[in-house]
Amino acid sequence: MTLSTQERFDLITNNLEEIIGADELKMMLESGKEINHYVGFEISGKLHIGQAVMIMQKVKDLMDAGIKVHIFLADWHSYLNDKFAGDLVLIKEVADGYFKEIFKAAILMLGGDPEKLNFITASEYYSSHPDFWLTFLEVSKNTTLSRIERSISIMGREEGAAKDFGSLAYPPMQAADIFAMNIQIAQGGIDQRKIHVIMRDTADKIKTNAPMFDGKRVKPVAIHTKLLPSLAKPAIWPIPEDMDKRELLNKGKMSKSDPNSAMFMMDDPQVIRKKIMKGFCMEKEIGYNPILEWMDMIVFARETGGITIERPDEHGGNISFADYADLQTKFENGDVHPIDVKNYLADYLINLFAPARAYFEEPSKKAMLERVEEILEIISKKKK
RNA sequence: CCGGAGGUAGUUCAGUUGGUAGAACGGGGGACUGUAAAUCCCUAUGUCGGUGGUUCAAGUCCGCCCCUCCGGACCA
Repeated sequence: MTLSTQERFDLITNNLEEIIGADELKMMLESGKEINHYVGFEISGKLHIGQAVMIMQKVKDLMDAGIKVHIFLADWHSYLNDKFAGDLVLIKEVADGYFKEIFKAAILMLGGDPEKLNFITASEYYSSHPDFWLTFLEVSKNTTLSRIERSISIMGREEGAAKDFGSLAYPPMQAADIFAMNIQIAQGGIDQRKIHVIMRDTADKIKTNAPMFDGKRVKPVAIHTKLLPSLAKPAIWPIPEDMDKRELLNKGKMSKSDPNSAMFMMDDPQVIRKKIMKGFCMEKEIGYNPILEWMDMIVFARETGGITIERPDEHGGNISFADYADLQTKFENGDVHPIDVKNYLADYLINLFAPARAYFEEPSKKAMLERVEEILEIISKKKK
């Protein structure tokens, strides 16, 4: 089964929030040469649903499109961002074992081949490629402090919050990662946009590890997936007429640090159900409705043939939807109730995650999971 | 390095002349809705930055230390 260039392009770009450099991508696909992709992750104890589904589904699409995919384990970046209380030894331990397995589990549940995932650990890459640091300096030299500062909100910090100088090294590191590893497609959530733009802007100026493809200088392409909104009630409700819904969704993106707004791939089924049930969902309201957004971004993105919600006759019996627009119409009319949708979504996620949970039933993997829980326990005590 | 202002609940802060630590928001639980939200009840918060001292008694007074913010100084 060989795909046409157009089919490959469509696989890579479907369901994206945006692509920067579509022309470069087409050109590279035309060449038929191997294309390297990467997506970076800070090391954490859990994979949240945005990473597990939105990011990894795109990795699976890329895999299907014949792109060489890389998962970049950003251990030093995690240290800069105070993950695991800034304990590099613990970060490294988790990165080397458990964290790789959790990505294999994620790609497996999405129907991909774990063998096709290539892992690169930041610290190891840096020590074997010392010229990375010259690239890092070149990126730094070719951008400005104010752009770095503006790009830094991706680290999940509030603006104005105390930041150390090391955190400023983060964006140029991330840009330099892409050049040093000879990446043609850099993937991230739309929150990574500012850093990727810095990367693209400096791409022409880099001398060491200049981005080359097929003998030519080509700016790496940035692809950005959508962010799942928080299920909590928005800060402002009702929403004023003149407010940009997209801005609001962005503001309400899930935060890993707030356990109530985030859902994790390895959450117990009953926890998943509870989190969905707690979600803000106004009856007949389609203007701002995070539950419906999840249906769109998760369910309809995958179920292109439509879905059927099963429900007892007393609540109207089973009801089918051809696509998301159909769901919106019927929801707005009141043909389908929030609980119907929530039940469906909860079941859907529980089933979707089931293979990943099963993957960790295997004794050696279970031991890793328990060890990570132990580490997280140590960290929370350490913080106190 | 000097000066100023700070450090109290998850967050923003209040805390009288020293006398058992508070509010709001957020969190948790319940009522009401076929969900959630809104509304109404109920509820838990904590090494008061650390340490030594004065005192019957210290968040509060004193000494030392740590950290944050602002300004100044230094700039061969």
